Parts: sequence; C-alpha cells; structure tokens
Amino acid sequence: MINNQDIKLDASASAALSKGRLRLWLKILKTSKFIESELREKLRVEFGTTLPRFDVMSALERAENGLKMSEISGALKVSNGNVTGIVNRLSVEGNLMRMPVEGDRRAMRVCLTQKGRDTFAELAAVHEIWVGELLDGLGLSEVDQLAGLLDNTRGAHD
Amino acid sequence: MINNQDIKLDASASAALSKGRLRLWLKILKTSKFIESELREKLRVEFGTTLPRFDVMSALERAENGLKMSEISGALKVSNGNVTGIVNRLSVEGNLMRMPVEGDRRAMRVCLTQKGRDTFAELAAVHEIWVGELLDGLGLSEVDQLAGLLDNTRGAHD
DNA sequence: TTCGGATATTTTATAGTTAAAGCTTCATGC
DNA sequence: GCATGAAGCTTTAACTATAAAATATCCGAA
Repeated sequence: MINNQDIKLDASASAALSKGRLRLWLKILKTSKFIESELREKLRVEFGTTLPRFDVMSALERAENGLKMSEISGALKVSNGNVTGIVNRLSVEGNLMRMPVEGDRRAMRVCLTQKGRDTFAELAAVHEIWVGELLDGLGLSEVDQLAGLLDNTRGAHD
Repeated sequence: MINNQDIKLDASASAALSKGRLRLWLKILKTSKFIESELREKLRVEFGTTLPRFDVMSALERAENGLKMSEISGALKVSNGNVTGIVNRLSVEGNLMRMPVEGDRRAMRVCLTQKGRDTFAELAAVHEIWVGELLDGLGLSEVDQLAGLLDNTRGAHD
C-alpha cells in the first residue's frame, strides 16, 4: 500500500535526482569546453592549426590505408560537407592527398602525406602532454573511476 | 638511492598515467559531444531553436534586470561578436530587447521580453527532462561521485 | 538494358565561433 | 578644455558546423 507520504517522498527524491543530473551535465559541459578551448588555443598559438584539422589527421593516422570521406565524417561524427572543407584546407597545406578509389568513381580515399604524418606526430606528442597537464588533478585510480562512471551514460561508447 | 629499475618503473607508470588521462579526455569529450548534439537536435526539431539561443536566454532568465552584452559573453565564455549575432536573432524573433543603459551610452542592457520568458520556461522544463533521460544510467550517488571527481580538474569551477 | 533507388561526395544557405580591427563613448590626467 | 587610453559594442574575415539540395556513380531488378 502506497500512501500520500510515500508519493510525496518519491516525487521530491525524483526532483532532486533530476536537478542533480542537470547540474552534473552543466559541470561536464564546463569541464569539456574548458579543456577543449585550452587545446584549441595552444594549437592555434603554437602551431597555427585547429582542433578539427588535428582530429581529421588523427583519424587518418590510425587508418593504415587512408579513409574515404564518409568514413572520416562517420569517425568524427560530423557532417559530410564539413569534412569536405577541412580536407580541402589540409590538402592545400600539403598534409594529405585525395586518391581515387578503384572500382568506385564516386568515392575518394584520403591519405596523409609524409609531411602530414610528420606534422601529426609532432602535434600528437604535445597534445598528450597538454591533456596530461590539464588533468593533473586526477591520479590513476581517479582516472579509472571517472571513466567507469562515464560508461554509465549513453554516448560514452563506440 | 634511486637505481635504474626505479627510474624505469617510474617512467612506465608515468606513461600509463598520461595515456590514461588522454583516453579519459577522449571519453569526456565523446560523452559531452553526444549529449550536446542530442539536446541540439531536440531543440531544433521540437522547437526550431538552437543551443546558443537557449544558453543566452538561460543567462538572461537568471538575471533580474537583464545583462549587458559583455556580461552575457562573460557568463557564457564566448566572444563579444558572437553574442552580437545571437542577440540580434533573438531580438528579431521578439524574445528579448536591447535597452539603453542610463549613464553609459556605449552599453546596452539586454532583457527577455514576456514572450521570451514564456518561451524559455517551456524550453527549460523539457531541457531538464531531456538531460535526466540522457543521464538515466546515473543514480544520486553516482552523480555526486562524478561531480566530485570533475572538481579535481581545472575548468570545472567558476 | 534500362530504370529507379541507394550511395559518395560536393555545394549551398544559414548559423555559430573566434580574433582582430573599428567605432563610439567614457574617464582620467594635464 | 582636451588629449589619451580604456571600455563596450559591432563589424569583418576566416573557419567550423549543419541540413538540405544537387551531382555523379553504382547496383539490382524488371
């Protein structure tokens, strides 16, 4: 038997949970935006490049034989048209090449050039250092705890 | 006395921590981007609006007597020019008004209109529900744990 | 073979985003 | 007063981002 008291308690507990989740989301967002803007600023000032360019190069570095445009947009979860522009600019800079895909004249295979690989290696090394510094308040066990908790949200998985 | 063995162990432990922090950052980013894009999509489809517009209205709602342009950009941590565009569009839509600041002809005070307050109340209610759903894998204690861990990073505070 | 739908990419229109430059107004020192 | 620099805002150029439309190609079924 559920009485009015129980219902009132349930309602207020549920409201508290909802508010807590909202505050948590705002904190996740603030943390994420802060780290992202720090990385963005460092890439801009120290290397004259941007995070989207870095992300595309990172995806290409992991792929042995390059990626099709649609594979890049899928990996980075951004729109097709967006990738077109970024790849254009990286291409002008000489960091990557578009190559035809044999057997499908619609598709293009995008590969890092040697210059692109060299550039990315340099960027990736300092990028890891920067992230380490930005998260230096977290030890190994805290890193694991945080990762585990984030796994309980939708969107943390592949 | 520190011997080679110790040094080697320290180096590999440090590398593991660095890699762990990097993976954690990528997970935070993925979680944040996922939630953000879900909210963005819902705002677009169900209300024909955007997250930046929502954020500006949210900041104005909390301010009793409106905010100056620079106070908005400070609160949202975005550039001045950015706010100009968003406020222009919200103004055209009738959700807010620019009013002169007495004693300083350079500044503008931005206030929600009644329509803006009504619209925002509606948006804020469903926004909280959406966030609750997106974080429904986290109970109260997990929400608190996560918030506590994020406080150990730079950028989570005001 | 050819028609029609699906796929891969680019293009277009619109918005958000920044840094930097520009404009107006304020405040201070002389 | 008046110069000079600072503050508040807008504008500009460049880039990132999306959705939707356009283009070209592929593929399967009739």
